[in-house]
Amino acid sequence: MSDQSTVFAGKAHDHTRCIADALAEAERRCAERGVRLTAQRRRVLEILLERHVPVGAYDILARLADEGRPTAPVAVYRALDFLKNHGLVHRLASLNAFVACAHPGGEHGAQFLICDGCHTVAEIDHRSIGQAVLGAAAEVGFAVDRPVIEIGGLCPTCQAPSGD
Amino acid sequence: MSDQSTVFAGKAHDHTRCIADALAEAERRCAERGVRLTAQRRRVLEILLERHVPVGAYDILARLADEGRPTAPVAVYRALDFLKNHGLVHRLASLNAFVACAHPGGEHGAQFLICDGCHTVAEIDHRSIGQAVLGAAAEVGFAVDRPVIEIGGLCPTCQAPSGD
DNA sequence: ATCATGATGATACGTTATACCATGTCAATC
DNA sequence: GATTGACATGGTATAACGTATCATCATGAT
Repeated sequence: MSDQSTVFAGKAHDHTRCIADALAEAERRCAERGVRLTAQRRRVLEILLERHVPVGAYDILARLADEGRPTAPVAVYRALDFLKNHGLVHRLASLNAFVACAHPGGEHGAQFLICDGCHTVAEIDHRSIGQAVLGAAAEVGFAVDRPVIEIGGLCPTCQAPSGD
Repeated sequence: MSDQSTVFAGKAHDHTRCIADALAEAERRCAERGVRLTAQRRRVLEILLERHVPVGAYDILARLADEGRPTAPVAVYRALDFLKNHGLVHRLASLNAFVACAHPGGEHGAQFLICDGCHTVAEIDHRSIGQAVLGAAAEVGFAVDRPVIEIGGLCPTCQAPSGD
């Protein structure tokens, strides 16, 4: 299994590297699939990669405007759709917001741990959760297609009493 | 465990009874808590109880208007908030819609199987899913507070080939 | 150079949800 | 029975999120 134990160990992870790797992987996937990671799409992905925190479409919009690239909502949603279709970002239904994919390898299941304190999101792919869902569905003859698993709570840092 | 194997066995369940029981339970809970299940709140709950299908706030709004009770959005949201706070309805984040709670007993975990064909929603509370989520969270020191588990797919009926 | 395809621009609109302040209802008390 | 306080509702406006439609532009293949 991957380094899931470090998802919330913010200090331990080289985020500059994390971003560079993700962009390189995005380039690679797009090339492989014969689709174009245009400047606009790339910029949206970069904004999402800055932090492991979900960002709303209209926040992205505001960022682009600040950067002197006024953009219509529809353009942002188009970029997000593209990135989502190619497995580069995820939409969090419970927040109406988007996060860059943490491990854009092949298709993977994904569950999200969302900290209500610092808003950091950890993307995991935990076998036991996927299996439990499939098992429960199988019991009632339900064919799973689109699992949405988003767990709100507190990350280790935000659980620490503030003034201790 | 309860009759979870029948959640999708639409024919097998006496829905008139299902509604009556749910309303009685709602009355009971409100009395117990000293809060009021007013006509408006009750009507919203009844609309949600009609079918095991999620209904958008604005659909409820339209229903109320059709019935000659023109209502502002805010009133519907207030009723839904009340019902949600007292465990009588659930909000499905992935659909921006609401369903009546299928077993409004004490506090319970809940996972939803949402059929993309007929839109029927089965609410289950499957121990293995809850435990898998808690286990995965514990591995990274995450304190679960607000699990959102909404599984899209096809119910047994909608999996059957149509013209076979 | 032309052309087909896909990307972007621009305007408008639809849907979902909340902020704000005023008014109404009900039950307990005086 | 009038007063009061808590809760419920009404009404307007607006915020936040998302899509439809049609025109124009860029890119790569012929």
